[in-house]
Amino acid sequence: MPQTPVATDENATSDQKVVTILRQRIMEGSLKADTKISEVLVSEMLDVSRTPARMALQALESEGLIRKRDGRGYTVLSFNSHELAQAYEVRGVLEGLAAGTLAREGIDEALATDLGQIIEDIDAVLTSDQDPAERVTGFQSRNRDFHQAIMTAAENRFIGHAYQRLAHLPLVSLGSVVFNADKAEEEITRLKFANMQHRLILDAILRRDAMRAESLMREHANQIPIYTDLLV
Amino acid sequence: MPQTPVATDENATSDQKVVTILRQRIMEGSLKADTKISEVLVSEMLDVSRTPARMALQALESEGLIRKRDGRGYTVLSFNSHELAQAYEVRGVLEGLAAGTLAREGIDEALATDLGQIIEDIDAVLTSDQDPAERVTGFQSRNRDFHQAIMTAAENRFIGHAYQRLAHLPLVSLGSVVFNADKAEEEITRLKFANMQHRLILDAILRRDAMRAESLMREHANQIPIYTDLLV
DNA sequence: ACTGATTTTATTGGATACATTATGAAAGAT
DNA sequence: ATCTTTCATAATGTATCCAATAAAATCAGT
Repeated sequence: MPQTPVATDENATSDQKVVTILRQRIMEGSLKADTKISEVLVSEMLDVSRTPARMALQALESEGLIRKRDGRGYTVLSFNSHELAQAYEVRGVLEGLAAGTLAREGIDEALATDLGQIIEDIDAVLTSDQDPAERVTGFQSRNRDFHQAIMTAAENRFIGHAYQRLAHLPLVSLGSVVFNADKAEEEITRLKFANMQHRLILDAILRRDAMRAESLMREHANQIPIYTDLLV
Repeated sequence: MPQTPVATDENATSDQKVVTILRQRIMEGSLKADTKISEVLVSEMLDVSRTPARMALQALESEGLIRKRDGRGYTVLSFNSHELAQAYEVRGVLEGLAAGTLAREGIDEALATDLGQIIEDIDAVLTSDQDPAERVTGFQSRNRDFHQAIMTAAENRFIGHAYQRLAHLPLVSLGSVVFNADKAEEEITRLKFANMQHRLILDAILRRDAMRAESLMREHANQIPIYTDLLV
């Protein structure tokens, strides 16, 4: 069969495209748990040869999204709510460690103002007169910035590495989380509270209180509800 | 070139053999940091085709031992002592989380006796009249069991996943750690202290004191010197 | 009808040929 | 002498072919 180019986008290698597509399908749930996938299946489905399909499957396995069954292909793994909670716990200790490290070692002025700015932005968005859904989205975006900035600044490749995994989790298992307009205001209040925690965390870091920075961040990371965060 | 079978051992797939060999060479230092390795190089060096070489390189990259440089092959990554310390910190929080979880959720009797037995074994070995080097080796083995048992019992695949990485680190960067006969007794004393910590940790877990179990384990994990542990 | 062996089939493991790309070197022009 | 352009080389990306393997299905014998 002559090579038909993948109709995806961008100029990435074929492996990466396959990984991206499969990961997305797994995460959004169109590839359900326990589904069997084989090299040939993937290669036909996405119109690539077996080689990139194979690379992609290996990559996804090392990401923990699929599992290689002895002689009989791969199967999609599932995550129940208990496991998701576990993931959040791990994420909490990692972010806590990062925040503690920053407090211990101190941060430069640029980062301090950046973080401060993010907090201000979040407050501005949350108290604005936009549609609640938009306010939530605005929060999500800047919240991600906040956490990302701290993780990056800690400059600990092991934290980062471990963290990677937690960024790719199929969340559908929880019953997809739709924005509930009824509870909009309640949700906004929660987000305001979360931003207060941001303030406290930044404060602890600036005061070089590593203990407090760590435990605040850990607590904070465990609270953020699923749909306000990580998902890329 | 006709396929010459790899002269390694066991009945693993070729990928796995290549991964194992390369990982070992990187960890023991015969493949030094910044060394460039390419698919062809690996395939010629280990007498396999490019396909398994390629799979292996991808696997090692996802393990964080090598890095893909844009168009020009892979290079071996290095870890300085600061980064090793970081690795230990991450390991500490992960093991701490595991210990805390066990304390919170309780452990069954079998595990309790197992852990108790390990502690007794270590005490027995350390106070025996064997050669100091042998006593250290004995400690290493059972110590690994102790930590492994706790990590396994926590049944948190995310902890386990993150932990995997930390088990494969090239340690030569520190200047290889040889057993120093002069300081043997001093070292044995340290190990006795470490085992006392094991006792305290187990005790905290049995008393369901999650806080204490966590912080004890975290502290403990940071203390164990490099050559008494992880290395597989 | 049931059990064991054999054949078939689905699927991965591995090798190689071909395509593509990026870097480095060399040559020519200014 | 330096800059630019072109060409060569080395590396990866991709497809496909062949081999090995394990599960499933079929067939034969009791």
